[in-house]
Amino acid sequence: MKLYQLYERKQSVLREMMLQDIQIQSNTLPKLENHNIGGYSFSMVLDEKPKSQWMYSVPLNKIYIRMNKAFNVDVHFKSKMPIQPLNLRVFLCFTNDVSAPVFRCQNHLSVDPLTANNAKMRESLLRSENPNSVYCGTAQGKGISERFSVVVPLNMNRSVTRTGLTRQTLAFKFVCQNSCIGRKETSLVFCLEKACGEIVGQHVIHVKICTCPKRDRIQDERQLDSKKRKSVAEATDEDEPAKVRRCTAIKTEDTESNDSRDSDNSAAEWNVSRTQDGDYRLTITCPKKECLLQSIEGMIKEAAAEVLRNPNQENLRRHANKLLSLKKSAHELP
Amino acid sequence: MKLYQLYERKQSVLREMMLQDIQIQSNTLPKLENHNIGGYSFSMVLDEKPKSQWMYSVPLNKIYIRMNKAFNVDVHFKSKMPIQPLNLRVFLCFTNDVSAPVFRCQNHLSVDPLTANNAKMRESLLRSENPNSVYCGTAQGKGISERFSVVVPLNMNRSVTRTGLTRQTLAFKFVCQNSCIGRKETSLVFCLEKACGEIVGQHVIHVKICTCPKRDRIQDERQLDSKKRKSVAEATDEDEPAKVRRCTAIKTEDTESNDSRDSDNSAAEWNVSRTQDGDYRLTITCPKKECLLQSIEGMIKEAAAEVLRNPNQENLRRHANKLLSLKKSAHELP
DNA sequence: TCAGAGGGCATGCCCAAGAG
DNA sequence: CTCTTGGGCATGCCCTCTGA
Repeated sequence: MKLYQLYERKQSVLREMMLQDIQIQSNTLPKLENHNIGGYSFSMVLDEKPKSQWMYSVPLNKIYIRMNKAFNVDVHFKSKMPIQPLNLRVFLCFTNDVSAPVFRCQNHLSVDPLTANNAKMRESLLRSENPNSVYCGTAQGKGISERFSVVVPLNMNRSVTRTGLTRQTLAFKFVCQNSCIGRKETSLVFCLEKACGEIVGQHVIHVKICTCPKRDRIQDERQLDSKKRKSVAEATDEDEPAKVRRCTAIKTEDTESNDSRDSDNSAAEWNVSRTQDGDYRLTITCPKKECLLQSIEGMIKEAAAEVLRNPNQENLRRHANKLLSLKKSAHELP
Repeated sequence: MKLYQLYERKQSVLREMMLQDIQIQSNTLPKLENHNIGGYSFSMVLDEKPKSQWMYSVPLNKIYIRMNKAFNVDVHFKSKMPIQPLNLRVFLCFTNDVSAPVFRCQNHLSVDPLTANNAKMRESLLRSENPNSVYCGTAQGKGISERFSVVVPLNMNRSVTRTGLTRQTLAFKFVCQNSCIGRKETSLVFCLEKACGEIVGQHVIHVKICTCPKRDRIQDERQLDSKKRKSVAEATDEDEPAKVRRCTAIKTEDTESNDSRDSDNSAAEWNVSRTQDGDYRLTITCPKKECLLQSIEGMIKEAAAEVLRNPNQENLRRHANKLLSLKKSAHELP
């Protein structure tokens, strides 16, 4: 090894040590879990319009969507001082094998003409509809920063409110189906990143790209429901704590862990009343927004379970979607 | 138009006129019918071994085969004086659209590495397992001599008998499935050609390349059977000639037309007897081989219909296959 | 009249059971 | 114990029907 090579190597080792924290995050394999390590209250709401070409299953936390159809996500996060630009890195990975790269199939690649400056994008199964999106990674990459991903800059200036809460709507689409890539299950990972690459928040959504989103969603939900019923039945047969089991089952579905969340509910005020029209009204008052969000989250989970129990009742589904909108509104509160 | 162009055009018109007969045959779209224009008694037998990975449906004249598995055909033809080398040109085309070219799918192409001298073969969905096979045609070609095809030289010297009957076993396989090419039905066309390209005989076999040959064959045969039953029932409801209808239906399946076949049966001697073991024996005697072949053909059709009526009885299937072997032996008679 | 939805089919693929 | 076979599922796609 020549001298200058040794020198460069030493320099690079120093740099590596300095960047170690970031490297550990972004050069290791992705993990399919939600977190808010940076304390940015990173969260997202799937904005399923009535006429939209895709569906979101609340109980399964899963998008069902046709190829080449766009879906919207509302990204929320709290700005922190000093204000700095943040990016959203999004990539697809196999739910049961995060180390395997996700490629487009040759058949769809071949009908996507290669032009002067679309080489990177062309290889990406995930497409961002937002301007200024950058396609990163290589076919060999396994770590978060090396694998194929789309990085979308989040415009701080445009949508930040006085309270420091930022909200932005993004749109994505897929240009292959799950059947193209061996019918393996896939998940979409959203990483909130600082400009230096540090990951300060992560959110995961399961994805199925197929030709009959509705059919497949109903199928999956029915299956999940029968599993739940079965586990409940077994638990009841064996011994008492059926409810505990059930809760555990629900918990494992949702791996959310928000490090900056305050779980203290002691100061909450709860109230149910009857309106003059005969409707029922629930009022809750919390000292902290997080508490409110947590409550709504719980309502959503319950609604999701109800949807599962009665898959054909559209009004239950509407109820769940209303709760999602409520969550969105809550996020936007100052 | 410039002068030299006019000249070249004139020359080419002359050449074209001279080659017109051949051009008409080989540069027009293929037709999915059997013929023996050249009087070579061209015919073939599908030699389905007990352990073979493919199946031949007699009533449907259709091969069911897995991708990448080879099947055998025995080619028969009568040598004519003066003896000259003949070729067998084989190609696949869409049963319902003979003008459309048949390509391999990009997915399978991409796992078939391109080497120095396999470019033509790589693009061909049909592969010949025989030595000295030549891959012809272009992706744009529509006519018989221009589209993708494999030409196999028939070795006259090796297998010709004293009587002038030539028999040769060939093997082919497919490297894509029907599902790869839009799930459209396909047919395999065998053209017996003189060295100059003149087509002197043609034989067509329907092909389905799939993962479950047995299931799909049974499915297709069941469907054909129900169609026949229905048409028979309708005919019976309407008026008398049910049998005629049925025969017509069978006829339309088999488009064979042998120009050199002698249909005169007047000199045939028919005899049925009982052996000492109690078996029944049928003896037929004909002055001409063609007559014998024709009789066997009729028995095959009847057996095929019986297979259709009782799809699960393997002995009927064996019976049909025995008849096929009989046909093969008859072909080999001096 | 046309597009979206629902039902049904076609077909690759996986898994359990049986045979050599 | 491994290979084959049958059954069943997953999923793209087509056809028909109905509502705007």
